[in-house]
Amino acid sequence: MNSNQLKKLLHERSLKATSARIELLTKMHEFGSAMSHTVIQEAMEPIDRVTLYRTLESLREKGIIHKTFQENNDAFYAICGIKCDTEAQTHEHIHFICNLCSSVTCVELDQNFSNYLPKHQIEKVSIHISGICNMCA
Amino acid sequence: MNSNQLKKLLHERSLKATSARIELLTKMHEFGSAMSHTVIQEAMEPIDRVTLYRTLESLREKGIIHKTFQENNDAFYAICGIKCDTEAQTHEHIHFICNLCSSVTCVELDQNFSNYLPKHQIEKVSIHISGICNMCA
DNA sequence: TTTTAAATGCAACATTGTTGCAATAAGTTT
DNA sequence: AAACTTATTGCAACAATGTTGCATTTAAAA
Repeated sequence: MNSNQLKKLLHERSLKATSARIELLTKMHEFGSAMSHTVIQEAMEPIDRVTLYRTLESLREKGIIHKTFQENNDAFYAICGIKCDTEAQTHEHIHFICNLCSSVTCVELDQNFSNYLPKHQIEKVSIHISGICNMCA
Repeated sequence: MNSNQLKKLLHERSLKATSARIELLTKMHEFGSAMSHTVIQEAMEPIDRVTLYRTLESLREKGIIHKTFQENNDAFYAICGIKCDTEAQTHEHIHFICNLCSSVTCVELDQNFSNYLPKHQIEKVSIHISGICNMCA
């Protein structure tokens, strides 16, 4: 995804195409899988800590990225797939973490868990699978 | 598990049976499912923050409790050997965390994810769902 | 180019987690 | 039961992580 496509995407979600957002999304695209907050901060040009928190939050609010999971007090973020919508992140994601190469694969899951949890209001689902990925196997 | 049984368990793992450890394990037993650090702190008699961190860590090191997952910057702990033991389980189960009362519900899941991840070797599956539980709804 | 509203950077603060050390308590020995 | 030994506790101080208010700057609309 090039800079113009990113600008268009941000525009569609009524976010200004600021350099911090463009850079963050570009870096995440290049990286190819979920990145931790720490890794993101190190990968970015020097940026104010607060701005980074707010950048991540604004993109998350608009469904462009999502918080996948937290490991060792470090939150992981990934770019949402096509199915992600702006409304609420009620769609289900599988995050597969390879124990060998540490890559994170994000798979959309077409599965409803409400029958397992009668009368519960489901707001967020996260499925965290670890093992060995197809490349490493 | 009564106080004497807990003392014996701690002894076996070469840990002193201090009041903090006895109280923590008793509270976790009573609670019946995974508790977050915050909930533990609130449930305990006033205890120094540092002591609680170190109590949790010592019990975890010796395999008496384990850290199950992290949600909203809050780590959840469960007593090993009960149903929430993620290490030993053979089939997948769901952890439902209520955003209102912080209770954790464990539900067994009869579902295979391998078709979503072709050629991946699945070693560990954890499913975390958050929302509002049947009691709070 | 001017306008205007969102986004940024800074400072200050709040919360969460860690380390060193003296005081205390658990468990052992006499 | 008292003295001993060592793990554990509590405190203070620190480090890291996350949040808020506000003046300044920037994106993009007029």
